[in-house]
Amino acid sequence: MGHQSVPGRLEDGVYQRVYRLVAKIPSGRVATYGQIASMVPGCTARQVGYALAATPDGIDIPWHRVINARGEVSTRSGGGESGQKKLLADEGIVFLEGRVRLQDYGWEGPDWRWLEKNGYRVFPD
DNA sequence: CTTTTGACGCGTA
DNA sequence: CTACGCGCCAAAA
Repeated sequence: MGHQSVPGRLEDGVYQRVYRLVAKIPSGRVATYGQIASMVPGCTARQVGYALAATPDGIDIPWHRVINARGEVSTRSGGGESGQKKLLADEGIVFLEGRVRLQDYGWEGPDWRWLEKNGYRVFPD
């Protein structure tokens, strides 16, 4: 049964890990690229952005709930940032001066038990 | 195998 | 506030 995590040879790859984690961000909350990266082994903030940029059309993940560390929507998001802001505002997220207050809307992340069970990093070393 | 391509983060000036 | 540099690295071609 090789279901243990194998560094360097993950069955799904880093991008798939990112997608699964992003899929758990609840409506009305946001996560930052760096935050997601801190939970995915071998991943950096940039990789998260690249992963989302490479998201195949048709897969249903809340990509719009991932923003940068300053609480702003990235300018190169597909289709324009206004669309992403609209999606977030539709979930009740308030923008002040074009920013989201992470202290109010930042996601705390999944339960550590879920992280451990699915091979993510529980602590950011 | 090599090269290109990027939704970032953070320190510094 | 702006501007710049550099670290970081998987995936696709």
